[in-house]
Amino acid sequence: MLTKGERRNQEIFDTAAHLFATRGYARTSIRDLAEALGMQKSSLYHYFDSKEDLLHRMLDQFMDQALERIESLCGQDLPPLEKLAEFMRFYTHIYAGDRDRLMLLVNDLDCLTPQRRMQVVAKQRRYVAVIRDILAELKEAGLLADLPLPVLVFAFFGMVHYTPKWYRPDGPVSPEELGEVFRQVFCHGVLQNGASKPGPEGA
Amino acid sequence: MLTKGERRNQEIFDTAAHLFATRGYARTSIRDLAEALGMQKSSLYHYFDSKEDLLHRMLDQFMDQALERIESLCGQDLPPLEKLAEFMRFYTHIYAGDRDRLMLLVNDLDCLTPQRRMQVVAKQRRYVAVIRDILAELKEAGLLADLPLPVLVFAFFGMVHYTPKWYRPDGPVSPEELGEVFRQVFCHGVLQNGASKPGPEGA
DNA sequence: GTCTATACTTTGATAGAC
DNA sequence: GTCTATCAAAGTATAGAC
Repeated sequence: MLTKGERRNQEIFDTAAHLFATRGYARTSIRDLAEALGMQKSSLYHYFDSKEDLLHRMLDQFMDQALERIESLCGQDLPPLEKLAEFMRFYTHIYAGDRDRLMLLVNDLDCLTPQRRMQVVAKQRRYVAVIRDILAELKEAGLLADLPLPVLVFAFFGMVHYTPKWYRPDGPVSPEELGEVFRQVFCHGVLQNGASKPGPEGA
Repeated sequence: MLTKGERRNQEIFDTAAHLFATRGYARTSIRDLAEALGMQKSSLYHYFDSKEDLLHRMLDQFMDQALERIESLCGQDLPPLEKLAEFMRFYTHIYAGDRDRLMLLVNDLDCLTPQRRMQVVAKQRRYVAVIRDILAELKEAGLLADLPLPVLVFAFFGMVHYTPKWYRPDGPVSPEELGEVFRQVFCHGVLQNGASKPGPEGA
């Protein structure tokens, strides 16, 4: 249960995320945000120290939430092939459902000062490491096609991180379906012929 | 052969593209650009009408160049499978070699007014149509996996358009290699098992 | 926690001489 | 084609009353 103050705080952050994602962080002024919330711009400084501090808090919180879910999922002791599939479905699902904040992460990370940016990047690296490790494990087992590993990692992130530019969760493809399509394309794409298997259906 | 004036013009546009790509269009001022070029900001307005006009000219010219190459390539009468492979290698190669302008296209298209933006988007749609038609042709022939076509199109664009965030042409992977990896991942990923074939090597 | 009022900086753009 | 000088607008942020 959130207190009244926490709800207001959340409302401000959500509105800011939406505005920043829609019009871009740099082109959205504090005045724009205040207007959207129906309050004075000076009042906003009660909730954050500066515009950049606001952006930083949003991104940092976003990374924490995503990381918690991803790392808990990957702590499970699954065969690497299933782990890969789970990671991709899960990752896509998280991000497809959080369009505003993914947009911020992809577009406006560079608006942070080096120190604040590094703090976020350090957390990003943790889930880059997750998928890199999974792929390395598959390579070890001879299941992976002979392709440069970093390129494969970024091919996947490219697919997912580009989604906010075109994808709408309320369109014909649900976030779950999207994750499944990405899984299928990527798994078939990077695994040795025959190593990828269909989903839980069949026999 | 370029005249002296044309060279100066090109120098200004190239410098602007690099600055905008590196620091973002919105956060790069006309003053920044003037300083980078060693001239006064007012002098720049001899070469364009406004900052937005500058951005628009860069993007529009970029699209024209890319389109010319892509459409000429796809006018050739090739089997759809080879056309797909050629498109992907070619598209990746063009964009991997033109990092600054791809970055602008992906990040800053929304900084244009609706009219100017639509002019660029209309050209974008032409090569979206190219790959959509190729995939539709493959589906018709029963070579494509049963997956939603628009998602496949954007999966590919996602891979390529994300490259400026991480890829360096002078790193261990050449633009040609990158195109080849993307081709392989995507073809294996979206084609029915066995439909994708290796490159020109082999018996 | 929200307001009014304001300080200070940077921005895009123009006028007009050379 | 480049310069000096300048403007009006918009930006972030702060001070201090309630």
